[in-house]
Amino acid sequence: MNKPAVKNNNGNFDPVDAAEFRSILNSHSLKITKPRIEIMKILRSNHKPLTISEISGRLKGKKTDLVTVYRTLNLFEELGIVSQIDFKDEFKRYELIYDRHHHHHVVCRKCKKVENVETCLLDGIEKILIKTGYTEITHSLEFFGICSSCNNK
Amino acid sequence: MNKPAVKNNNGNFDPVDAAEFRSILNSHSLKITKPRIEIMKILRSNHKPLTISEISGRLKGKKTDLVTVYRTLNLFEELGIVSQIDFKDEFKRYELIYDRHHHHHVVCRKCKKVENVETCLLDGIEKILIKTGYTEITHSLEFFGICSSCNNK
DNA sequence: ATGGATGCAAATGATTTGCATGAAG
DNA sequence: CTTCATGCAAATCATTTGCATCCAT
Repeated sequence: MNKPAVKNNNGNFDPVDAAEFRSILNSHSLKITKPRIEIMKILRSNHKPLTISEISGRLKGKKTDLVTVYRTLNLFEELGIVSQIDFKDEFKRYELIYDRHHHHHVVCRKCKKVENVETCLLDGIEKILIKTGYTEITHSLEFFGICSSCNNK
Repeated sequence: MNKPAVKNNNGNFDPVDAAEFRSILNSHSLKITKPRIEIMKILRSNHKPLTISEISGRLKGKKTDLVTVYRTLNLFEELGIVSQIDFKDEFKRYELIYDRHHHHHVVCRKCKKVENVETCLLDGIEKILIKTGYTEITHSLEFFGICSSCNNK
């Protein structure tokens, strides 16, 4: 996926992404439903990993059951649409998978602020793994620290 | 697995580590108990992150309650003795923290085999973060892929 | 002696499952 | 109209907590 991570401000899909989303679901005889579309929009309009309850809280109208949110994220994960991110607290977080190779995260251990870290240094390591015989390589990388504003208090 | 009672090199502390372990606990007015020592030995004689139930299963005699294992690992984490590792399945894993900067892991998505990855490339990224004002930086890095033996089946 | 540690039982909280109803193709 | 998705209630499973007892210092 080499699509620019451009989104418009209301969280809607651009036509290309909408088509791709539909075709993934279609190819698995899965249905395009309101909860799935809404959750996809929420993921797409946020550039940090979100917990289940954050996603649930952002659903307008609040009519969507928590269970549906769980089921939808599990489904998206199986379909390769989202990736699960671990910040070493009690919550699982999810983000769109095409961001995975573009940035990682720094999490302040005090205020929990999340910032992105841009890097391509890992390509070297992946090449080594390929030589070892690994295929379909992915990785997950998170940094933790105390941010400058917490340090200044 | 092997569980010789007292004499096995494999699970025993060398004098230095034993002293360090004791002094960490002492400095917090914590007690040096059999479960804590046993769990420390298990962590020390394994070079991969272990789940709670793996640790529990390796405790000889099986007299130690699961609750104690949980409490001990949480304590060790607070004390900075172990680090929690996430392999994107349902289990938390723990490993001794002084391994953290020496290697990371590749996990085969099929057979779940764990291998180590040696690298220092991340030092560059940490330096950038330090310039941004972060302190006390740590990171967690895991790779996932399909290993060569799984690929050959 | 005494404060911390353990074991057991019970509670908690996130996530999952069963089933009847509702909506998408 | 057929299949898959949703909501609700109830179940599950890992992890935590309360409390009486036990043990290291």
